[in-house]
Amino acid sequence: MKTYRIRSDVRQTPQTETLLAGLNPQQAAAVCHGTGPAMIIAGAGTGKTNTLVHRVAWLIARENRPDQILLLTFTRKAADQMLNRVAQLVTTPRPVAGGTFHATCNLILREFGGSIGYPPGFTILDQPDAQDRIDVIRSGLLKNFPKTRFPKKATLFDLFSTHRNTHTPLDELVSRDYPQFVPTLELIVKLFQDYQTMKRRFALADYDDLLFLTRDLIETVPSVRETLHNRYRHILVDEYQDTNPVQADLVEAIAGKTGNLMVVGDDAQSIYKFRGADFKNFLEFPVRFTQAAVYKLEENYRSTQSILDVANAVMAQATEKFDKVLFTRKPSGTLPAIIQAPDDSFQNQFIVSKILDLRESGVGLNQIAVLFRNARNSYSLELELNAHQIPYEKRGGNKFSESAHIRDLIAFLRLSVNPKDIVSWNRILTMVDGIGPKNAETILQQLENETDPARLQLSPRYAIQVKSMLGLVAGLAAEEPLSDKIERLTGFYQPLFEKRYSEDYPKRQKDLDAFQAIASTFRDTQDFLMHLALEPVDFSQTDTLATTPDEPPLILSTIHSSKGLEWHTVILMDVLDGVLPSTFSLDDQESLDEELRLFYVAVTRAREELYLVYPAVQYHRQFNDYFSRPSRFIDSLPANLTESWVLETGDPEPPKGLTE
DNA sequence: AATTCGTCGTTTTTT
DNA sequence: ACGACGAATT
Ligand SMILES: Nc1ncnc2c1ncn2[C@@H]1O[C@H](COP(=O)(O)OP(=O)(O)OP(=O)(O)O)[C@@H](O)[C@H]1O
Repeated sequence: MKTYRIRSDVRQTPQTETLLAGLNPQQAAAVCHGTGPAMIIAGAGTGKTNTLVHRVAWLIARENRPDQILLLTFTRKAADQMLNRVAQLVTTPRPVAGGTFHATCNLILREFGGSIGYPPGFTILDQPDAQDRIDVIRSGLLKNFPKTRFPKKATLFDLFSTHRNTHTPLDELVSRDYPQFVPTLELIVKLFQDYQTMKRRFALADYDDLLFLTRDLIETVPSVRETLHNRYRHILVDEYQDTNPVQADLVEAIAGKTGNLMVVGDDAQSIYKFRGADFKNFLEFPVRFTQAAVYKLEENYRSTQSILDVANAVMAQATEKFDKVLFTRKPSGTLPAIIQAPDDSFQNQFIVSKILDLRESGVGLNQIAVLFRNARNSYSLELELNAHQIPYEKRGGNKFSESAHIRDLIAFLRLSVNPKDIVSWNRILTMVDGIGPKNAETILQQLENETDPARLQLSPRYAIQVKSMLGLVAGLAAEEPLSDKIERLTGFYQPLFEKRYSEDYPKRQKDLDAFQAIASTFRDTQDFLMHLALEPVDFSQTDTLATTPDEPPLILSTIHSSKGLEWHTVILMDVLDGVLPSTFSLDDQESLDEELRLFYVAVTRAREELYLVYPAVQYHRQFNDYFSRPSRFIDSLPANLTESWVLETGDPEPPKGLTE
């Protein structure tokens, strides 16, 4: 008797059939793609992520091991969503590999970084860390050139990052974006080199390094490339239009020119130009991977036709045309509304009022999102929401783990892991009264050779405090549960904290508790610190953590962070010229197009209802000017696609005599 | 001489 | 409301 095994590319398990049942023919074709590179290009809401997720399930049904499938995307929110949707569709014994590019590179680098001189315990610098290190070098260099006008640490950081991500030489960047600093170009270049050297010497990696080091590692060490290539038999990338050159190199380095690489994207949703992403890279995927199969999806399953009509009209304004028209078989729905409120306060009142209406009519708060261009646009709305006790989660903007008081705590923990961390020493020592940068340096110099705190030469003004601080740091290094450490740390920190933030420490107090709550989910200090660096916690997530609200919260989000997600109702606020499009984009067409794509992303997040709101006037301190024109993007929408709402109020007219 | 205090200009978006 | 830099202050 002879056994004949049916070829795996012929056999259809019942599982596979049910998998494909819910998909349209184009989606199913992409899901069943054979081997080699493939590209799915399609508009918003056409089920790109859905297809990708089904592809994963299909691969698993065809006996690929889940940990041999690597799923990548750029933003954390999109990565979470993608992995969750996989988990909902298939239960796997092991998780599918993947997440953000940065998180994945972090793991690869810890495993193989040794071959390029990075030990497994290297430290990740988040943005403020990186800037602080740059600042240390900056002060050192500037000592020799006092009174020179020189870029600030944040500017330098941006320059360096843009330089690396866009492959633009520093001199070109400086003369284009900061011509006033051309005379100091030499120093800037020197600073950059010193910064790069310093990171390598102390085993530090900033966000960009995670990507660049990993790419270099894979490209230069054949055995690593081989291992990863065999480990990840299938690589799938979502939101590929947001991929910048390093990321593209990286996936190619692992998959190879003919590997099983499936990329999914929408050129019309490319919104990360500022960090080197270019939708043209996506469109040219078939040029780079000549064997790539190209799949297109056309039917939108998310939004009503009325919303899509607006989305199509938005993209029609683009100067570089995107050849795509969205359609759906969903009912046309209600017309998207454009609301002019007299001022900020009325805008907030309208939004809160609308949210309460929706909630009463049965739409859950978590099915509603308020979106905006800049994270700070929502500050006053947040006050209004608090006043009405509407729970919300804010995404984007200031990070919890980047606020000053949390960084204070982090500095202590850092030192318990790495007592040589000069930047953290500086931070904690200067918290003591009477110690500034100079005294801190003197103390640090003594600490280099003297391990016994009792023998340190300290001014009596602060000797006691410094000694107890040293005692605390030493104690934190001991074997002890992390939560006990945090307890002692916050106990020590409390008086310093009240002094340092004397005006507003009560407001910050709850963050200290939240810090403890987050820490309690970790066992190891190093793990905890790594997590904080890699996944900076959004501020309001900590509220939900501390108080478990009875109701899933409303979402407030920057448009950037809303990518890939969807809600029943989307309220887009501050749709003003100068906000969206941003003032900084007004003089060049490419930037304006990018702002238009942002607007398109915002609009296409909505399933049923869409509201575009703006105040008639809004003061902007930074420009010392009033914005009073609705966004040019809504101005040029055909009138029949939207409905204009007038707010009923018995209140006085908005202030007169303001600039147009 | 070092620290702190006050004022001026500045400010997108993410990892 | 925030950071950097210059002036008063201990
Ligand atoms: N074949 C289908 N039948 C019914 N609903 C579908 C189908 N494909 C996708 N959907 C639904 O359409 C919505 C959008 O899908 P998905 O998020 O995958 O789109 P997307 O193209 O990735 O969107 P974006 O461009 O915004 O990232 C989801 O609610 C999804 O469940």
